[in-house]
Amino acid sequence: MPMDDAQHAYVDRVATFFTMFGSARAWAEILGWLMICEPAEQTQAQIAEDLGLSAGTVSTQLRAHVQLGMVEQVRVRGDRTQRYRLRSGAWYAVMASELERIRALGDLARAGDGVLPRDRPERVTELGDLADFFAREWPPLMERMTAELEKGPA
Amino acid sequence: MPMDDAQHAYVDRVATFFTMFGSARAWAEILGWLMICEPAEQTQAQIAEDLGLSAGTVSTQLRAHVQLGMVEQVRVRGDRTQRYRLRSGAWYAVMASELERIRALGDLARAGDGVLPRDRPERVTELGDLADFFAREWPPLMERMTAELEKGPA
DNA sequence: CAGTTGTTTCAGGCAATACTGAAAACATGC
DNA sequence: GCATGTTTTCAGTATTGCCTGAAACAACTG
Repeated sequence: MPMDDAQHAYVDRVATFFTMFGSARAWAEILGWLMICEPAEQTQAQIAEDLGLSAGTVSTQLRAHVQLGMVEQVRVRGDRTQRYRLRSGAWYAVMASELERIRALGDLARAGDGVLPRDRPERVTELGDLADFFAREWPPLMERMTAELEKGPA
Repeated sequence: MPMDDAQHAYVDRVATFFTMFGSARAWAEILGWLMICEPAEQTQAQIAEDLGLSAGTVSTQLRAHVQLGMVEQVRVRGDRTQRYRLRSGAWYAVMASELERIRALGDLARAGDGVLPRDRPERVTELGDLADFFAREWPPLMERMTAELEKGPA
């Protein structure tokens, strides 16, 4: 189903938002379209057609979405074409994965132990304290999140 | 004070980390150096010299840091040269400012009300629920953070 | 097994951005 | 105010990364 004007406007809004944070335009447009397209499952060819992107771009950016865990592929028996759709709980999964980045920040801070400045060492240690705090707080926060929104992740 | 090998290695580690998320190399190097340089206050000329960057690059990227609230300038009376240093509580401030981005995500979800798909509308509504949840949880979390790490923000 | 359709890969063009170097603008102390 | 050193601005250059289009590859159908 091709896009109507309102849908096009929304895809553009989503794309503008995410490109602001450094995402590729095509990546963001695909995300926006997969949020509102009907049906939720789409083939690469449909996406390319609807968004006016080349097949290669769709293949590449869609793979990026799959690897990030936002999108999953659906096999339909007796049909050769792969379908792609936004994963249920995709947004929650992104938040849950933040814990990894928090840990990476903690590692970064600890790596600074050998070069701790005499003058205002908190420039480095504050980062470590921050990472520790979030590493502790994040898991219970995620539990509350899934409990409260209880749509079940995957 | 010029960098020794260990310091150079750390600046490089910090720079590698942040460029991975799309930051400019110079921006990230300046951040890393301001975390460990001695003394904490540095002039633009010193930073350019120590990192091997041009004066123009330092001016531009340093301004970006100031606008983001990570770096502040210090006036020293009787000295014409401006000094720059990492703000106390800079890392906490970054986390506190996340609330704005959460709200922006909520707006993005609500903007999708007009194009809500019949098939699996939760693709859009989940994002709104998520944003609402974090908008509620974030302020008390920030309070706990500042209380627990109590170095005082600014 | 050949034909058809869908997907991936990759070289090349293109646009966006970072960085440099130099000149203009600015601020401060004398 | 003038001189001096600092900071900003900006045109030009280099680099990066996105996107395309075509060709190779894979999978199903008749």
